[in-house]
Amino acid sequence: MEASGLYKCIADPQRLRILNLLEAGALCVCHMQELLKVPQVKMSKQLAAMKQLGLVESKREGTWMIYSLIAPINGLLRANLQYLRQAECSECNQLHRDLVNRNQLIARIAGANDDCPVSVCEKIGCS
Amino acid sequence: MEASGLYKCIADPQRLRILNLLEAGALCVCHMQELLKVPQVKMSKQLAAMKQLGLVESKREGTWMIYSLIAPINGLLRANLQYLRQAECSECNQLHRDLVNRNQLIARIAGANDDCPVSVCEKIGCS
DNA sequence: ACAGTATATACCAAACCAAGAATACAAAAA
DNA sequence: TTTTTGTATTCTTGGTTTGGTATATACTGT
Repeated sequence: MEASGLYKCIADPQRLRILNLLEAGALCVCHMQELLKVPQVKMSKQLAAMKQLGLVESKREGTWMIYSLIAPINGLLRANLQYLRQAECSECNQLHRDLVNRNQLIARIAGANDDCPVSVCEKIGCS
Repeated sequence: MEASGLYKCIADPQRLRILNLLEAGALCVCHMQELLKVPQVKMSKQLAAMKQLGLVESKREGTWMIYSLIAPINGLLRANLQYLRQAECSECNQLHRDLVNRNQLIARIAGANDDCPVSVCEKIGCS
């Protein structure tokens, strides 16, 4: 992939946040929606765009869709996520908060096991 | 500056090339035009956009305008230029070639000293 | 077969962006 | 004072992107 494509992608803060979340592990669409507080249609379209770009892939698990970064993770993307995590800016803080929220979400799901199908739970690392 | 602004900026290959050139030192508009083979109006507008963003600044030298990166150089920008220089992709190769061409241009100006005003020449490091 | 849930797609309007032509401006040269 | 040179701004036009609503699909459970 050319650099400009990636830059255009992460120039959208929401897409950057999604990629940041996914770098920590796979997630399903509705959980990302919940984490980013974004309407379903928008989330779906942004994921489709990133899939098209070759950044993410999806796997169906029943009616649920699990998204993850395509391995090996794009080097330029990783370099940027790394940089932003260590930097100081409002967007960077948001990325940190997102990761914290992600952990809380996973913990919550692990506790109340009627939250999502076990098969999904396994894939996203909370079983 | 927020990250998304920078990403939107460097998502345009031409702007990325300009920033790459400027990291090696100041340049005047017409030389950048020559290096990137881009029409004057487009170059001027892209420089204006980057100035607005707070990435570059300009200094008048007679009728000439000398552009340079604002110091200290934006960390995220530097990290990306650094990454791209060490990576392998068509855009990265272009950045290398641009730097080579920049050196040739400077050398040529230094030789034929009727190419541009001495005062300009001094600023862009070819005197 | 039916209803429900999770996700995707189609479609449309609004907002935004890029390219080019023409023109303006600022300084230097004649 | 006029011309020339280097650069910036304005305006228009066509293209892309975004956000929302409605609808479709794919699967599950009854």
